[in-house]
Amino acid sequence: MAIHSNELTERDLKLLKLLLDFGVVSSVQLSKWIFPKVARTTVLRRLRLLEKRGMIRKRGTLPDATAVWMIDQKGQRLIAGMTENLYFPAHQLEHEITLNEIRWRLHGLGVVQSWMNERELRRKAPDRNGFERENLAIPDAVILMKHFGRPEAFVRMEVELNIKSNERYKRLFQRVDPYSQGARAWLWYLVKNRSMGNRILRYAKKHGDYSLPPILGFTVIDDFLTDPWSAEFHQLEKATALTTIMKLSRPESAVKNTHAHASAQAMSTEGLNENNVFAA
DNA sequence: GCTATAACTCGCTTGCAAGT
DNA sequence: ACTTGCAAGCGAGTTATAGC
Repeated sequence: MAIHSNELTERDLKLLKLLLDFGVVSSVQLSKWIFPKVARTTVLRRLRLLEKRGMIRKRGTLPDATAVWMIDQKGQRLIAGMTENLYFPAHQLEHEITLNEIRWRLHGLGVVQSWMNERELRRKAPDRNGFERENLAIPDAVILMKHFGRPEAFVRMEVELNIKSNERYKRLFQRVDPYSQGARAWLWYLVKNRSMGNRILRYAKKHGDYSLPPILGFTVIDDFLTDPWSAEFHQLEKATALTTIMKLSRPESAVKNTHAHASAQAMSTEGLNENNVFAA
């Protein structure tokens, strides 16, 4: 493992791939996912080194001062063979970091077949006139799940940390969405608390076009992150365990282990999609 | 109440000794 | 030669306290 100082390690490459795929990732997340069992000081030192070499860049900080990183020009050229202007608004960093956490957890559960983030969705959105484009309701992610209510289900995911105005929900549920995949698509809100989710459900019922209904429901973010096995998928008239929706059976080993450990294990054994960063 | 300042918190950085 | 972890310290933000 003798590595000359200006060479990149396997771990560095894994980190760069993760940043390219996820967009922005916090120091804490990089610590958990790329540097398990490595002291935080060492992690931060490595990040600074990669920053100095133009591989990564500090994008900003979270309210608790945790740094948030993105890939820089050199890193992009190395991993993607091209550069692209990546833009992550400062006020959305917390949202992105939360979305990452949910995504990582879902991958860890082995339920994700493929994941398309908002950036990719926008890029592939039909480029008609400006109005159409602006009027598309692009979700935070479109996920092809192994099972979600039925096998091979498309799920549009929205992570909602702050409740939007009633007017915005009204417009949102009336909009055309080219990614709805017809009547069989699910719309899954991950919300801060129950009252937020209920309000969204009520507005969807009031303003949505239910002649072609997406199957709409929400899960409370903290419930899902602390224990996915006891989290629920809330709909207007009922709540179903996520384990039922996703056909998930709790592995014996995961009961004893910490969540981080459990996800890391699942991650390394579960072969995931394309150019994935999850492969060991 | 209001303001000034001390005490504390938290993520990050740095120096140093030890490990590979 | 380079990486790692510990301990101490820094800076910015927050909370507690003292004096008016």
